[in-house]
Amino acid sequence: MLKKERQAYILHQVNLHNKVLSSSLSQEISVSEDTIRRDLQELADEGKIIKVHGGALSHSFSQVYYPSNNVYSLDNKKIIAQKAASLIEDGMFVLTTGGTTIIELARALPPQLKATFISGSIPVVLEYMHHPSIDVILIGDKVSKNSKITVGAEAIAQIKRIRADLCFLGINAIDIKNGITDNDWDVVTLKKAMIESAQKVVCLTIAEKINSLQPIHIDDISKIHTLITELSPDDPLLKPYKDAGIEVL
Amino acid sequence: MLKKERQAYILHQVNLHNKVLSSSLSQEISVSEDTIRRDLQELADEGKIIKVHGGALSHSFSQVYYPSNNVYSLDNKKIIAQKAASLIEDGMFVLTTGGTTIIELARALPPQLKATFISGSIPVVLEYMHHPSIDVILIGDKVSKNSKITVGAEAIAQIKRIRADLCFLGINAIDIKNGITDNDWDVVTLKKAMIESAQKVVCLTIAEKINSLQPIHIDDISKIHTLITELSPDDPLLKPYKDAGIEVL
DNA sequence: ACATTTGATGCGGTTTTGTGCAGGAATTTA
DNA sequence: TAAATTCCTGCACAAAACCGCATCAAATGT
Repeated sequence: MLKKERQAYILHQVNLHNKVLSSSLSQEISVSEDTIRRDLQELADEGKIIKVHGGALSHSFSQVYYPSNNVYSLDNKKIIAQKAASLIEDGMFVLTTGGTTIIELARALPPQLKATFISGSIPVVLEYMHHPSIDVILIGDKVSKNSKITVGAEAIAQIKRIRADLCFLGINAIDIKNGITDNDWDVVTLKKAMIESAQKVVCLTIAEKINSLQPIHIDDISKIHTLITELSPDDPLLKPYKDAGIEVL
Repeated sequence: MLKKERQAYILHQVNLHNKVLSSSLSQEISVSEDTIRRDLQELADEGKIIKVHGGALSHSFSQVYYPSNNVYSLDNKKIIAQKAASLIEDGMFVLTTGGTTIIELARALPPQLKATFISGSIPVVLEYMHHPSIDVILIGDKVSKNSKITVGAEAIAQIKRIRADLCFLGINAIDIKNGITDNDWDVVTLKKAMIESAQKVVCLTIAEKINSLQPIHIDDISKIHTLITELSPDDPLLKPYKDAGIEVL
């Protein structure tokens, strides 16, 4: 069998089944695994397939891009994400909501981190999947089209079964008197459940949302352990929260 | 034998078999391999064949096996998706797997359709979310990074709680004797559960995967109610499946 | 008619390519 | 952490390609 012929066969198999194993290909074509691996390498160099440990994957399958343009206050969110990422340690279970801030957090995770992330937000989970070593648990239920998260009793029940070490909430409004508030009933219910299921609650928000108010109450600030903004912890805007016993980063 | 004559013969052989070897040609025509090689070189320079180490290939060969678009057999999948979409009626509960064929199905859904779709595949759910009027239920559990679907006992349990009207399976291999087979244990388990939870099981596949085999058994042919390919239902390739009592579209 | 040119072919030696194998590094899995 | 795969690197060997050259035959020119 000619080399080109063989490579064509391999490419065909990859496109057909989305995945091939070096070992089975080597048996099918009756050549050594070394040869198969060299073929896969060449095809990968040409961009026709994606080579992975043990075989290869079709390119069309893992080809989803997530442009990060158009995100409001992106740079500030990157700062927040950095601070938040530093709280996560190997082996932790981390609950997260959705939102662009949390997506930035997902991108800021150090590559060697080994932890388990739980979320009901589809864009966030997509971002987690790019990470090489973390485990991802997706909360299932009815999908809310505008917020792109799963909501409902089943989602709540799944969250309640979890005892997470950390909970990162991307929040929409916070003030000393009313605590954290939001404008979507389903989202509020979910966030409440997450707060209950985590040992430590970390709120992420850009400074703009500090001391603002939304219609629906989620929880008092007494439930919050840590507050992260893009500001320095010494910023006077944050002093009241410090005084209320919240760790400010 | 004249040079022109020889080259005509070679060209004929290439077009006939899609492949020739310098060594065998040299024997057939009783000339040295050098001469054959020079002939191949000339034909290749004229663009009539593709010269490779050891012989030559016909041009149609590389056309067949190196499709330019990213999603393999995209047009065929659109045809399949159209046929599948016609089975869905308002108010139905529809279970679906993942895969590019199912994504095409999601895109082919008529805009005014009001039904509920259930899936554990993240790319598929993303596609469903673009639809204006359908409800989407996401199966939650641990996310498998390469297949981009949720897998595990919790996912199975969620599927078991559902009584769906229809189940669309994008399948990787099917044959009369072994039924439907696949190459990923978690995926197999999920598909099994989906088959059990649906009143009607519809398999979607491009014709190329008909009569092929993968390592892990999902279920027998008898569990399938409908088989959809891009071919006409009268195609002889599909006759055995019709004879086995499967509706073929 | 004879010499010269031109093109095609085969041959020997060298270079390149393709393949398998061994051993150690790296990665995955239990 | 240990065991098992898989990967990578260098090496060896065979097959194929390449290069230059000699030969031969047909075509061409004088």
